[in-house]
Amino acid sequence: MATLGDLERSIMERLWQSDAPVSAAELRDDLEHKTSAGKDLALTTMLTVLSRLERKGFVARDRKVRPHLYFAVTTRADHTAELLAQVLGAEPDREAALARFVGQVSPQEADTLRQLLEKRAGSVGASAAPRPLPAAQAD
Amino acid sequence: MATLGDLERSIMERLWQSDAPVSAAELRDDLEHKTSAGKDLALTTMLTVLSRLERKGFVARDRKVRPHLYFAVTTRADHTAELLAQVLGAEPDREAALARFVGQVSPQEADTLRQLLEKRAGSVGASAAPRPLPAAQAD
DNA sequence: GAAGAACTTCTACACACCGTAGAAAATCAC
DNA sequence: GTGATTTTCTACGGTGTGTAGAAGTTCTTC
Repeated sequence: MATLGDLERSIMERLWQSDAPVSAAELRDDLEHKTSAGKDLALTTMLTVLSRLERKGFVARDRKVRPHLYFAVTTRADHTAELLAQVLGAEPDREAALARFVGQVSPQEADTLRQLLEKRAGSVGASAAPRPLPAAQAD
Repeated sequence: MATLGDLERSIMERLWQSDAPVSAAELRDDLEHKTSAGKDLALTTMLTVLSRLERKGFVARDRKVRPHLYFAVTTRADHTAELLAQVLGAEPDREAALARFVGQVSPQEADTLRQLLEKRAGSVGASAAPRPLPAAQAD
């Protein structure tokens, strides 16, 4: 997956925040982003970056309306999940990496993960589980 | 954390594979990396990239020996874990992202995660766990 | 349907990062 | 000290990103 520059990221951040499509002008007004000289960004700057984001597959736009309206193609959570999968996919020893990862997340996150994994169910079981779970309420 | 270019990544890959420090020449010979013209890379190319990796904090070197010997500062698994934490750290709604993530990993990985979380123990418990674990052998 | 306004695309530039390596400097062996 | 080995310095081309003006397109309104 392509990476994002600072301005690109700001824009995505804003687009992810609301699912209502927004125009380039609206976007520029919402963003804090100023040019190094402290001025607001030019509209064409927005449009250029939005085009690039479109080319990269991060945003799409409604071309039927006149000021084109832009929106994020995926949700932010999906994007993050993709990134996580990508990082993990490049790792030969996933178990080791996951072990380090699990060892460094907060207790709250650990709990969240436990619950999510439980909900997910579908345990393979065979892969050296310490013991076969007392009574997995698969439901 | 700084990102890695292709050559930089190849070098890190090699350094992560063995914990014995290696010289730039050794590195060049081990790597498949050829220049676009099919030739081996120049030694100075290796040295330049290794210096950049050093500046970025990815590698260190033993300067006491004459061909300097280079080695990775962290393990690969740690690096990946850091990346995972970084990606997750930038996400406002971690639970949602983790949910998507958990929903897309393989069953094997899900099992791995379950086991790791079990080993980790230290459940916070209060946060709406369906039930308080039968008899967590925390040992 | 022509003219002007609103909007988008095209083109461009500066800067940073990365692959690439020669020139110059430092260090070591003898 | 001189030559060989090794490292650092400097540099260049390609690419990605922030930035925006110029040029083109489309819409509205008379």
